[in-house]
Amino acid sequence: MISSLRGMNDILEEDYERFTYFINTATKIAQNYGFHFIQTPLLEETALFKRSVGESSDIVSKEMYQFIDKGENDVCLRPEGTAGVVRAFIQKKLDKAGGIHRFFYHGAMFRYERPQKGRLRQFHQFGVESFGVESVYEDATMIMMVADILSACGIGYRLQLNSLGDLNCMPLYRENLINFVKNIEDKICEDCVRRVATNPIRVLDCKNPTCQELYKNAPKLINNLCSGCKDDFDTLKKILDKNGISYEINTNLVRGLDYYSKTAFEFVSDEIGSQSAIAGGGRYDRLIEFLDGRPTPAVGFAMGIERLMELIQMPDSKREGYYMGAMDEEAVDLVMSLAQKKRKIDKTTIDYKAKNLKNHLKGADKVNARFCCVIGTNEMENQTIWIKNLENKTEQTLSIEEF
RNA sequence: GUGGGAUUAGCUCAGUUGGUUAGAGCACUGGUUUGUGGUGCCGGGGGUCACGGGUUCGAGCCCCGCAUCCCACCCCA
Repeated sequence: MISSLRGMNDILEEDYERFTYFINTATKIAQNYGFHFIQTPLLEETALFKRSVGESSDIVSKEMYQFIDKGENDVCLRPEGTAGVVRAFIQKKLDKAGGIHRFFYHGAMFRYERPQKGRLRQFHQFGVESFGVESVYEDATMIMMVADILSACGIGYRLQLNSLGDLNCMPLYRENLINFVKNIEDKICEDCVRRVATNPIRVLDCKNPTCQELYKNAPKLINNLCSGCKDDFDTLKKILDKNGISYEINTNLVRGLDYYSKTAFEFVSDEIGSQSAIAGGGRYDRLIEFLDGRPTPAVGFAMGIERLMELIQMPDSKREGYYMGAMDEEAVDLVMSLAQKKRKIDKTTIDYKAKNLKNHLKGADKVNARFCCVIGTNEMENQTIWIKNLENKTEQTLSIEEF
């Protein structure tokens, strides 16, 4: 038997219902916020992710599905969604057009990781990107949109907030932190030594208690923001307060992708194990120019759909459509053609086998139909059809023309 | 990539110190003396015990390997 590749799941039946329900709910909300759908390819030039996500990041350095295609192009399956959207934005010259452009997307992403709960090799994200808005109000809007989507799906969460600073304050802070850590390099864990070289700010959320103790006196970015970043961060907090969004400041919150600056946020759930981040995002004002576009402020987020799946509260399914069956072998053809007509206007399922009424009612109940429609010998004689509404239990007999 | 746990019917799981023909509930399916469901009663089908080796007179059970899932780390949505 051939089975699916490791970390790659089929989505069907109940899972598909939940998946679709989430996409539909999130789509509606994104549209209410004035965002438009964008679809970009699953396959992109590898250089796109090296330059955006960052070569030092784990995603690019060891998790990409990368290969040389038949035209000898270095390509890879997208490991995240933002880079492709930004590439499309620049390629369509929307950066030069100016103005505000707001997009949402959803689709499969690929990372060659070791799978566990809430972490797959092919997984799905719903994401949003906004281009051309410098105001921190847009950052707040992003956060409120995530909150809306999660609430609409009945999902509980905690919101964590941080500011990563910008070109004025981040590099300076980074140097300070590196110096601080270098001084105690012989005492910190192996992972942290590696982090200093790759993504120094990551050392701050090391889980090793010894390291945590040592970092207590480390400089904090939140206290070293330049005035512009500090003002924006204060404004953001004020907006969230006014709109009843509660949050916690997590000075150790770092986005794993290189392109983020200023606002960084993460929505976490305490109910799905260690892969607890269900949505994450922030501002990335520098990314468009990294990818050769005209400098354009941008902010966005992404949600991991598989991680949300088991948290989604689905509304009770309602009875819908028709179930049709024959109680007499000779009525089957008539049922078939009536059902074909009904299908033009509503969901209709047929049982091809002649059965007694009780079995048809059972069948109708099983497919959750609203109406059970049956033709037996009596109905054949009178050219009628018997219909029972399974919700309010009322019954009627209609002529075949009326049906 | 590192460490640990698990794997028996479609699903959730029992399975005694290694000993006849591997069980249950749910699901599926048929019937219920013949026109009223979701909730009665009776029956039926369904397992290479993940896979490959080994030990043994004999393995679902013990040993080795391997795959997948789960947990923690790493990383991230």
